[in-house]
Amino acid sequence: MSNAKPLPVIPCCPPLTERPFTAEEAETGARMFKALGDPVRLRLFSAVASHEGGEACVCDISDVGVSQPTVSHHLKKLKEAGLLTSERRGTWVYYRVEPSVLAAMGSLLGPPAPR
Amino acid sequence: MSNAKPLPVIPCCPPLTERPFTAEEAETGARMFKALGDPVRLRLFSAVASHEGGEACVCDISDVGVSQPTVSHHLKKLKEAGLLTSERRGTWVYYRVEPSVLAAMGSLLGPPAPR
DNA sequence: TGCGTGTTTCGACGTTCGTCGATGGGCTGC
DNA sequence: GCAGCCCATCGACGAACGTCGAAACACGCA
Repeated sequence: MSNAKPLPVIPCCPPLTERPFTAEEAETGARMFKALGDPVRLRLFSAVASHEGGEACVCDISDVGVSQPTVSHHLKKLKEAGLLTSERRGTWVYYRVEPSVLAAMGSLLGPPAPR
Repeated sequence: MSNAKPLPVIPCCPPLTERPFTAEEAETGARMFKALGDPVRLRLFSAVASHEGGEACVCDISDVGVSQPTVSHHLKKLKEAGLLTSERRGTWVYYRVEPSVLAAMGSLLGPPAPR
């Protein structure tokens, strides 16, 4: 896995309720939503996101009811979508949530985050 | 089909970063994400959400580069996912964003920070 | 009543997706 | 070096998806 595909993903779109999305914005935004649009991937992402420090070893989250090749396949999809990053540390591979992702999706849905 | 499917959709899940999703929560949540995981649907949803009063006639938003049957098909999918509701007013059919949806997805992504 | 317009449904096609078993590559420890 | 574990890739299969044209339905108006 020397280098996967970085994918320019996340500097995404305006809030959904601001303006109708252009074709380009929709293409980019839909990639993120589609990545989370599978139950297994959503569970994996949630497992990583809720794990200590926002990162988790594959062995800790692979109990989602599908075979391990399938888990690896979905993690790859999440990585390609720019939602996760992976890092090998010795024997194990750790997946980590890209922090900007949640912020981007949050601002996409809600108001400009008055906060 | 006379009766659409109401679908129990939106009283969805805890924040993604709180706890690993259960299979059931993931199934429910993924339905929403999957519905927005298509560029055409995302554009349609954004068009409705950003329209005056949160509702729009089909004729106002059907300019997304696909045929009208396809537009109707995607709107039906969004309705089945519980993201939109439809109402016929005379000749035209108006689609409206289910308000709880954005709140649910916002709380799903962001911190508890309700508002 | 009948026509025209707006919207949905139907049937079909090619493509993409999710899943698996088998295999390969990397690292640790004996 | 060799055995063993963890993870990724490969190849294949069935199912679901997105798209279209044609046809059907719903409504308003003359």
